[in-house]
Amino acid sequence: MAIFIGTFENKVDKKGRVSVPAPFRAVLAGQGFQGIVAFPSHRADAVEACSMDFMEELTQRVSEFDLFSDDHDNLAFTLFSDSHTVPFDGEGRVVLPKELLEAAGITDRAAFVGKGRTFQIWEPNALYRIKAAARERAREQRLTLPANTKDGGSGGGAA
Amino acid sequence: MAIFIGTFENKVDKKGRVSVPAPFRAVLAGQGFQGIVAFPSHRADAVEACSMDFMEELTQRVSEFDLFSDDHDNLAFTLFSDSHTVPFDGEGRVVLPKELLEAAGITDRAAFVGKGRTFQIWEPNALYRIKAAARERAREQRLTLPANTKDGGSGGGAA
DNA sequence: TTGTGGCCCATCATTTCCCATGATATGGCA
DNA sequence: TGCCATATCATGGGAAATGATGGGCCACAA
Repeated sequence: MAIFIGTFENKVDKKGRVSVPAPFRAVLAGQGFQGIVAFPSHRADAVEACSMDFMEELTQRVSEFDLFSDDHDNLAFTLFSDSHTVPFDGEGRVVLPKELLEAAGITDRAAFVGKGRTFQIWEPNALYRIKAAARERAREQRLTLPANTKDGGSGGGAA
Repeated sequence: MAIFIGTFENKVDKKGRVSVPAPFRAVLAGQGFQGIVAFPSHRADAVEACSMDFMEELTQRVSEFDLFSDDHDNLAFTLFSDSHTVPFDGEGRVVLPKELLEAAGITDRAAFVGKGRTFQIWEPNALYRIKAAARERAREQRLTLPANTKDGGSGGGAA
């Protein structure tokens, strides 16, 4: 499974185009729709994005909520009504809808952040602010790699 | 399962390339992505690294959290946003991102330290300092291996 | 016509690929 | 047991390819 990893900052040109980082394009390559699915994040001032394939998986998952339940309704609403399919141009750039840009406060630069199976697009300064906060949290909570606990229990530590 | 064992010091050339020690490459051989995943250590001045396969395993584990939950968000952020996929060149070298080099204080030499399923990359002097400190601690605390060190299960596996 | 968006091409910096070299370790052979 | 041949590995540098970015042209719609 190819996953989105890393942070990349690119320029938004005056036509509103941004290059999707090549490593991300590599993840998206080979799927049917050549582009991304973008929708507003309801927890952060950022744009959420994923592959069309992943979106279809989500559809599956959403259907596990009771139909017509509040949860289902909210999720479905967020996922589908505010989502945009955004195609690549010949150079692997996208033009993000202005609602999304505005919601995220993005103007002339955009930071792409891998989150595994999805990624986010941030206004760079906003990203670096919350990144610092996340690092802090991680340090405090020892939120390191989820313990594989085995960790060479052999005691090999003694080089 | 092949694991990373041993310490190796290599040169960083003026293009920023470093040979990944051959024994480590051997561990990484045979997996899909020919390269490593590198990210800053938040507990030491070093670069952490692992295989892409290992990273995907972690993704799996992370996905056990509800998508879009706070926990998922934090974990994904910590794991993926500061990570870099670093491919091998034809000779098994990597170019480490300069953020990581700077965070670890690495300039022209890099020390690779096996830690089982992951490994670290240090500025050599920093490594030797903490190694010495660890030895010291071990001596003081008489922190020896459990009595059956004769074969200890792990035995002489090393090369 | 005029504005908007899409497609194509040009450019430039960076990175990756490929080949060469020296050193070291490994195995073979006398 | 000592020496030589060979393979492996770390390292260096030049050339080619990739990626990000900018601008221009064309088509379609208002």
